[in-house]
Formats: sequence, C-alpha cells, structure tokens
Amino acid sequence: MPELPEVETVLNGLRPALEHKHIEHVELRRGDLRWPLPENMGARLTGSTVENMTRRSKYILIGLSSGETWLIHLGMSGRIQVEDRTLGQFHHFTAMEEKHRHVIVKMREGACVSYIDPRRFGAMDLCATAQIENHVWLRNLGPEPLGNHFNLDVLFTAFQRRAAPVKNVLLDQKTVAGLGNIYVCEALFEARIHPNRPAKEIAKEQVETLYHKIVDVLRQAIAAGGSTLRDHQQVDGSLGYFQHNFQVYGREGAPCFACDGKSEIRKIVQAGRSSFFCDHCQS
DNA sequence: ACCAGCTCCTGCTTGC
DNA sequence: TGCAAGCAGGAGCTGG
Repeated sequence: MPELPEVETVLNGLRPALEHKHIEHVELRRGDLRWPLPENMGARLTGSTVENMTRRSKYILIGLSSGETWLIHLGMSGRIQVEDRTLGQFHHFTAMEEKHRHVIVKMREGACVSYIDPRRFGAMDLCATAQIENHVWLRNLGPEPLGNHFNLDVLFTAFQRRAAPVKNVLLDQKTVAGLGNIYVCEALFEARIHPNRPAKEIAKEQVETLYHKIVDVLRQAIAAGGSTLRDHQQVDGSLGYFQHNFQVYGREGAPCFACDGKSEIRKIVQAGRSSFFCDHCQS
C-alpha cells in the first residue's frame, strides 16, 4: 500500500488513540509478518505508555515509557483500524479483514487498534529508543523529503553519481526516503522528466523543478488523506482521495491532461515496476 | 559502489 | 462460468 502520504495519514489518525495512553493488552494472532515479530513483543508492549509518535520514511515509530520504540511498517497491504467503543466507534470487520487481523492492541483508555495485512509484507520490531538511529531499517535511509535536510543540492549530488534511470534512483530510499511508485511517477510527470533519463544527465535546473514537484505532490497527497487504490484506508475506515488527482499513475492509454490529448499515457516496466508517463510532455 | 532481477504473500483483475 | 496467469502501493538479497 502505502507511501509516505499514506503512512503520515495513518500516523495522524492513530495519534489520538495512542498518544499518552496506556497499553493494557496485546493479542498476537500469528508470530510473523514479513519476518518474525520481535521476541516477546506482547509482553514488552503491555503496561507501557505511549510517549510520542513519529514517522521516518514509511515507518511508524512509537516511543514507549519502557525505553523501547515500536517500529511498524505497513508493507504493501497493511492497514490499521482504530475502534473506541467509549466514543461510540465500532468497526465491522469483513471476513477477509478478520482473517488477516494479525495484531490487536487494547488501550486502558478505551481504544482498540488492529493491524490488518493480507500479503504480510509488513513488519514490526522493538528497539531501544537510544539506539533507534542505528536500527537496520533506518540507518541507511536518505533525507525526509519534507524535512530540513532535503534540498536541491542533496538531490543533485545524489543524481550525479547515478547512471540508472531517474525513476529507479527516486525509488531508492537512500536517495530520498518515503517515495514509492505512485508519487515518483507523478513527480516526474509534473517536472516533465522522462522516467528513463539517466539521473546523472539531468540538468540542475530540471532537478530543481523535480525537487519542488516532489515536495508539492507529497504535501497535496497528505492533505487529501493519501491515495486509496485497494488497501489504504484511514484508521477510521475512511478513504483517501488523492488518486483522483493522478495525472499519469494507472492511466495507461488515456489522454494526457497536459498536452490535451496530443499523446496518451504510456506504461513501461523499470526495475520490475510499472512506470506511467507522457511521451510528448516528458523528455 | 552500483544495478537489475528475483523473492516474500494473498487477493483481485484479465484473458482464454 | 471456470481457471490460470498476471498484476499490485515495498524492500532485502543475490550475483554480475
């Protein structure tokens, strides 16, 4: 599922249910997602207070009073559902959701948080908060695209040593952290850069445009609650709506909005992933 | 160091 | 209608 905007949306929805609340009970319905869950995860979470919640790239980081941080990645199909019966919130889980509802966390204050992940490409871990920067999932990540350390020079410098197609370089989380297939396609279209262009050959002026478009498209997607294609929902079950703003993603064969039908959107496969673009507008 | 290809898993869509 | 192949938003691993 989720790229940065979807994870940000989930995190913000999760905040009122968890932040400064107490974990009363944890039910693990299976011992693994993509990898085994951390040793004694249930016991290590139970009894803790959630002190803070942040996002790094596509990871949700939940800081606990125990001194550990709970890392959650939603993989491709992971989602989180929050219910709070003390607030009259009740979710009816479909048979499919119930079947893949792998982790259930009950808070003393009333919220019940379910992690649902059919494909199980998601992952969880626990790590001493003091060591979080060195966690193997986080230590090689590039800068946050909406943070202070991402700017034109960082992006241009990263591009200079990469001969691979710019599409692939942007999907590499070491270049910039949190982009996925959808938002890379959209940002490249907005910057009018062909996804096949070798990153190192793109002029600085165009990289500057791309830098701004990456930030724009992510901000807009967050404002729209992310994009709902199949799996992504907000934690109350409501849908994101940025998919209605897609210019190229998933629009193979449809007329390009920018050149007014002079060309239609094409799809190619790069590094095993579909790229959507307009031949006429992007070069 | 970089890069492309393969892999994990399940459900939905497409094509015969 | 039935069935198999192909496809999906991520990312670690392998071998060149």
